[in-house]
Amino acid sequence: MDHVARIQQEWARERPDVDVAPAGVIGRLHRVAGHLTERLCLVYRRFGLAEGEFDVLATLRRAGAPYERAPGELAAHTMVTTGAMSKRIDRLEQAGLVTRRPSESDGRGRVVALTTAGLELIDAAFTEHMANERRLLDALAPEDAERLEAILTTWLAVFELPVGEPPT
Amino acid sequence: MDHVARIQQEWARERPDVDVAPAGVIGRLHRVAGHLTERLCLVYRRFGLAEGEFDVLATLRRAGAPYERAPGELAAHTMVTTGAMSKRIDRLEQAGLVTRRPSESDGRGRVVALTTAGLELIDAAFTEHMANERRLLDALAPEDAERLEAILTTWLAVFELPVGEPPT
DNA sequence: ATAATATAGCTTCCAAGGAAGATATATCCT
DNA sequence: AGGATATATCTTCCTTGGAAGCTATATTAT
Repeated sequence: MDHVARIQQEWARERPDVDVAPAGVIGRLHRVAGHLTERLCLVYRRFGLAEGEFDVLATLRRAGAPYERAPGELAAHTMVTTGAMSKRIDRLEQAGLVTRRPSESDGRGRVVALTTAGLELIDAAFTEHMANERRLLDALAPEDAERLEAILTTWLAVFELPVGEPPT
Repeated sequence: MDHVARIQQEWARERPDVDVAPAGVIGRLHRVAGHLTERLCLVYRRFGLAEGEFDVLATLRRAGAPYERAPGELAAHTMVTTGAMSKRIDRLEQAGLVTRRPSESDGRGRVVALTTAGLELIDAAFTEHMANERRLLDALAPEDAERLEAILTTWLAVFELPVGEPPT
């Protein structure tokens, strides 16, 4: 019996009037997510990065040469506010991993770009990161992993629009 | 195509040497978890609580009368440090929802207990919270929800010992 | 053309939690 | 019994991100 099952048991005793079955999914999902985050952060830290900083570098890297994005784009891609993104960029700029310059196409805007050092670092870090994710996922049987991906894809679609659709 | 699939596509173009399949699960799991947290926090806020504070009150409630626990126990149950727990208890004590007194059985320890107001609040909040979780989970077909729970249970066991087992 | 409204990105204030450290007590070893 | 070590809880310092606010620019409405 795991921790979540114990919790459900206790609620059944204390509040038998309440349906606590959903906690079996949502509680475990949050706990797994927390553990995964801990494990992922171990690799980030080996490259001197926090989770948020890794996200920024990775987003710039997968944008392809010249590895540039506007701060607002970066914020939208990584689910944080523009304020938090500004601070992440500050930190990465300070570390010499990105540069920031005014945008040519929008007088209000900025362009954030990977430096050579930033590109080298994220390439190495990403390789390790994905190996880490592979190890974590391999704790599941392949058919479980497949089914999990399918179910999560369905559930995620409840919260997010497909990419490329206009908002309704 | 969802955001995670787009990300995988971009990595396939930029780093075809790296296996990015695990991101299909881990990326989506984190995004779903983030969305669930947002939705859950809406209900907490209706009762004037933050996520951490709700967790503490709920843990005390399900302990059963007299709704008491030591701070260290609370910290272990809710996956935060004792420092963070101390501050949560501070906030709840300030709000008149819990009391803190020296422990009778350990001179170093404290006992945290629900007040009458705390008990009333968490009973109401928990009912709404579980209805919220039920609504969120009902976005999935029942057989998907069942399979998801089974898979998450398997995966969680990789990270956590069963309850009641001594550490090896 | 001009005014009203919206937006991009940064700054400041605030909140929450981690890490390190401090004090008092409990437990273990000799 | 006394000293060494471990533990419970709180406090302080630091980090990160959200919310609110600000300035400059862009877009929309008249």
